[in-house]
Amino acid sequence: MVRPGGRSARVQEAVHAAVRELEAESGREALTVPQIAARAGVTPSTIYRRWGDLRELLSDVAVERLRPEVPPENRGGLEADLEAWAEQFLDEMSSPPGRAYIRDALLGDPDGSNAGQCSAYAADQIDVILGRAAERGEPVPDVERVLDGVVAPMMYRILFRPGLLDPAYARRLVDDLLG
Amino acid sequence: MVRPGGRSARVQEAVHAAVRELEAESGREALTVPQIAARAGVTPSTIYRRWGDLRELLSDVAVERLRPEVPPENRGGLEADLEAWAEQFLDEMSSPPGRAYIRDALLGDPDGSNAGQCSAYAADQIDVILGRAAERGEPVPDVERVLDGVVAPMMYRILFRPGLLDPAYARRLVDDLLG
DNA sequence: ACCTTAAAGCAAACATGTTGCGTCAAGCGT
DNA sequence: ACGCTTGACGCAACATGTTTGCTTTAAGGT
Repeated sequence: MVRPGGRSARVQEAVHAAVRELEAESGREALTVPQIAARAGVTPSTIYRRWGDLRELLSDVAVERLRPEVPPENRGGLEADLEAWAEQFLDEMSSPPGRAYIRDALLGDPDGSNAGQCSAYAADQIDVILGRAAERGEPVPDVERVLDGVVAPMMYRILFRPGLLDPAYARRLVDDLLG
Repeated sequence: MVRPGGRSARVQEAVHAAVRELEAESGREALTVPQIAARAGVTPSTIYRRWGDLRELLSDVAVERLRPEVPPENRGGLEADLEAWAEQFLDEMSSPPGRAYIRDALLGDPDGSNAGQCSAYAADQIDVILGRAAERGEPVPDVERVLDGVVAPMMYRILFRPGLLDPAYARRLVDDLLG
């Protein structure tokens, strides 16, 4: 049972904070459960019991970091909005830390919802953009089409073809979709 | 130095075989380095020194299993060829073992070439299909377009949106691309 | 046949992951 | 407000996995 505001919640936050701190200090590869536990002021067994293993914990933390913090910028038109969003998305996700978070998010339980959350965040952002365009009376594509035509190709390159990324790629995908 | 045909090669093959056997017998999650080493008749330290850790080893093995064994079926026309290939690809890759291999392949060294190989295999298969179509005089899209329009969306769903897959999806992607 | 050297074996030191059991505190009923 | 119930945590012993220095083996070159 997770009791919000209680000890459980404090421990969870302390552990997540410890992961973020140690990741920043010593790098992604150096993380170990005992180290994280020590920094968070808990015993390793607490972490093992709650998360199972390091992968699940990192997956948890990664998903939090992938959550967008602000709604997508409003530039006044569907194409401009989508292009700006896609460019920023590609930029953030293709950076070394961005890629690490994506990989971590994919690592958790295959049937867990972490990877799904990741996609849902993107879908939400796109939904906002499309909603605004619809209010303006512009013709809008389906969210699914944007995921297939813009998000998926960018993710595919990030994951499977490192090094083949330039900022114009995001714009090209949006243009192809809307044109 | 890797001496083909020498002891190194024998050890590598023994270890890979051990991974495949144990994976089939005891399941993906139960694999450990000492267990694999015992089955392969080598010491754990050999595996650690050659591959670094279990992830790299599994990544290696996974890439091998993802290599297509036969050229894509020839059905006499570009659209039919691509549809058949995409459908089979989706079917294989979205199965539980297929997804496990993809995840393993992605897990290796981020700057290693394992994930890239994975994409290269698909590109090769597509290249064969497009080459045959070109010989027939059909107009053919770029390999890149097929990767972006067909492979990437399928992979995206497999990785990030489990459960949203039906066989017709592959055909729809091909139709949208060629139509 | 003899060197050279990369790779493998071995074993001990080390770190990490696991588990049983006692304790603690959050939420709940009285 | 008080005590009860129950999940989560700490602790410590244990099991398992990982790393490392050194030795031995065998492939390939001379």
